[in-house]
Amino acid sequence: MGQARPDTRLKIQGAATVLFRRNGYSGTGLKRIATEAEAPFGSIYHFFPGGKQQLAEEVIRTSGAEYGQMVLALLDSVPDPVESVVHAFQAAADHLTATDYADACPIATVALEVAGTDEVLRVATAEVFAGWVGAGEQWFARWVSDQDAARSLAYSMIMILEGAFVLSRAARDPEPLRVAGRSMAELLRTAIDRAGRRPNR
Amino acid sequence: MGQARPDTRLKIQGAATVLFRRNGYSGTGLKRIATEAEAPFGSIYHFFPGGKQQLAEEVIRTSGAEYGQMVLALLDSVPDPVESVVHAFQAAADHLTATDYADACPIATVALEVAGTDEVLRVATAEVFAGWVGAGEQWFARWVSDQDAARSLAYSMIMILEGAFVLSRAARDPEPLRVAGRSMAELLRTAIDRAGRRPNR
DNA sequence: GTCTATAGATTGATAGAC
DNA sequence: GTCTATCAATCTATAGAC
Repeated sequence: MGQARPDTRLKIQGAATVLFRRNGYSGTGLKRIATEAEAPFGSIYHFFPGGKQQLAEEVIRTSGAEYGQMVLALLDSVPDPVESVVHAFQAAADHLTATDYADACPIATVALEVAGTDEVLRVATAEVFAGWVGAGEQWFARWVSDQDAARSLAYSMIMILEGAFVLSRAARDPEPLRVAGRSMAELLRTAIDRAGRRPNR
Repeated sequence: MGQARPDTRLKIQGAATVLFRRNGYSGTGLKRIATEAEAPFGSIYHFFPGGKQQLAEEVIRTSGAEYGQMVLALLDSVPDPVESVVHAFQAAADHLTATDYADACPIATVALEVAGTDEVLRVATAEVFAGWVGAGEQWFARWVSDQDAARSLAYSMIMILEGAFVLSRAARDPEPLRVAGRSMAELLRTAIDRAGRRPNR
């Protein structure tokens, strides 16, 4: 009676998002996804006729977009940009330790796995990253007038964050993420200083 | 006659190194490794009684150490440290494109895959990264007297390199690696400047 | 030590009853 | 739309002939 209508399709996508993020693409079986989603196995192919690939593509695009928005919202929650960067990396570190080093980037593991083996999924990950770079570029452009510099900062923040996730998860230690935050703050400070001294590079 | 004695064990380890690097741990089957190594399947368990895990652990430690030494040699091939960093990232970009975006970091994909699922392999990747950080710290300490600053630079270089590999492989574009090189050079320049102005932080 | 055959579990995917 | 049964392939791992 009035059960919350959990929506099988969403439950499957949600379980797949968690499992792909934590165990990767090859490391996650459809059977496990169905079990974790408390959904019948056949429902996967009912809602995702393209099978594992289609499910993964939707997971990549959806969770990628959500994660990008989450990070942007985090950056906007602190007024000073340099402090904001440090705060965002600290928040990532806190979340990582709070989830026992499970929840880092939602798509990085899959991105590395499929880069050379599945063209559809590779393009999906590339487009997610491109979206992040574009959004980050706009954010940094608020503090750095030179568009090229803003774009480089966006690239660098995403890259050092991804690398920090790799090292922090491997070592089960949040320290790499904190170091990454300080380095990124340093880069931003330098860019802002330079813009002040000689506008437009 | 006098055939080069290719050493079955080495052939297996070599094939596994290539396949783990390109397709990941879960994505690489032992059958495929045996085929690629032109070795009988049973030889894998003869030389690696611990099975896939033991083989992977040896691959992680060996290829990790080799890669670290290779990068250090690359850094030492250019006298000026800032130029050297840019040069090293450019070399990584060249190698990546030359191998059709297959050969990036030898252990990053596996590191992310096993971080939450295989404690033995997680520790192996963590120790490889720790070795890189230590070696990098010593290298940067030649130009930056503050040991903490040298350590942060080593961390940052490894992290931004790893992140750049993720983005470059996903986009099939060497540009992220070049941006990463410039950012890392910028960080080093700043650290050297600061050390000059106020020694020991 | 080399190599084959195969066990036993699990994979992605499909068919078809309900 | 839901769910079960099953297929063919592949996985890791082992047994045992040579």
